[in-house]
Amino acid sequence: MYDVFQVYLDSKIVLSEEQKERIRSLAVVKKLRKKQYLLQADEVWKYDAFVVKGCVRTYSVDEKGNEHIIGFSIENWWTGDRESLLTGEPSKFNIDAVEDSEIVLFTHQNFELICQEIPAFNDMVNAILQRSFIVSQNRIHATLSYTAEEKYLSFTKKYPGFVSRIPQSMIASYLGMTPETLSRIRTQTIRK
Amino acid sequence: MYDVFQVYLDSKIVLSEEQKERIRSLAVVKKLRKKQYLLQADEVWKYDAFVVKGCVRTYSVDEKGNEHIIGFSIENWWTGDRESLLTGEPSKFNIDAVEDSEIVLFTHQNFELICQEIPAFNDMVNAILQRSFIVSQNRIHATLSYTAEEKYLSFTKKYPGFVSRIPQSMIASYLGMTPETLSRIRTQTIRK
DNA sequence: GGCTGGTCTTGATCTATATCAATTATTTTC
DNA sequence: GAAAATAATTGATATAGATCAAGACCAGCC
Repeated sequence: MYDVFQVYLDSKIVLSEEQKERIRSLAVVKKLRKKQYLLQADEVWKYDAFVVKGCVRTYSVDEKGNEHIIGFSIENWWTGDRESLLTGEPSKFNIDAVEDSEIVLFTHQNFELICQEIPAFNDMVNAILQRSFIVSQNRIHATLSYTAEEKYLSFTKKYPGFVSRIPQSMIASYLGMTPETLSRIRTQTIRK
Repeated sequence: MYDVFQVYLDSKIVLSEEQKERIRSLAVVKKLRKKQYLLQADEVWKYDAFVVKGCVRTYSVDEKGNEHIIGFSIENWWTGDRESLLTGEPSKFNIDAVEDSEIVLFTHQNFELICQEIPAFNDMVNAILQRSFIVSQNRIHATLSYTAEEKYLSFTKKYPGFVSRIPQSMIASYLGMTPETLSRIRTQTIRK
């Protein structure tokens, strides 16, 4: 399953065989059963993690026990809590598997080593970070500007693959509405 | 007023006199009167911009004419539309001055030149990007998890300086509520 | 120092979405 | 493949926050 990550790397940057081997030697592949945690709130996150199979979600749980989903990561996406990683503070988020999943993990120390040794890798990481920031900004924009229905429509348009494999109640949580509201929106929208 | 930027740089990285001179030679300082645009929707954003004085806001306007504020940038913050910069697409945002302001501007070409010539500068930029991403994630978290009152309280706690200098109606827009709602929240909260 | 245009407040109502509850689908599990 | 668990739908009601409409406050400006 590491291959998926290799293919991803090859699509982004050119590496020598030694470099590929170096990166591979520092990676650990972790299998997650559905619902299994990759990170629990109050733990410190210390990795850089890439999803090679399946899907994980990042979410917080409020005092009332309601879950709020910050994001999903499927194959070929990164996951983790960068704030906890950067600050060393315990995370306020949980990350768990929506489906049986496999994750390529680097300790952050090893990851930084790779970034130092391979400038192209470092550039790639920064490009990802920049795109992640843009995606977040767009999500903030959508949250502020859209009605519940518009949020759902733009979500399905932007992430068509997610709709079929992620439970509707989780999509509702991601969009900041209740499952009931999303259900009603869907029947209304189909009718049109 | 360029000095403010120089002080900022000195606080982040160590530069030789020649490097400082080089950076300065590529910068343009732009003055903005209150309400003046730095960027209008449908234009392409092509700069890297640092606020040395005053305050600007980034916002979109929906079909009904409602403004939705994505963010504020005061002294020592960066501003601009990174999506438009990256993709070359016209921006969906406006940026204008909340107060009379001064901005240090680099064309993105020149900015990338600096990044290439001065690795420490490049690292600084990436660190900022990473922090911007984390801030966005936290804002998404707040939007999903908090009530209107909690949003306001966490805003005042996080950005105490903003409350006094930014019109309340703009803060309301930033928090995703109407000015009336924010006004009521404030009187209620004070009463406690 | 009295206009003038904007901003903030306050009140009365309205509405989108939440909540609660029951019913029906759909998975999962043994 | 039946039973149990989980998820989605549907209906009735509640509510946070929006909208609409005045009035109060306040700052810049001639």
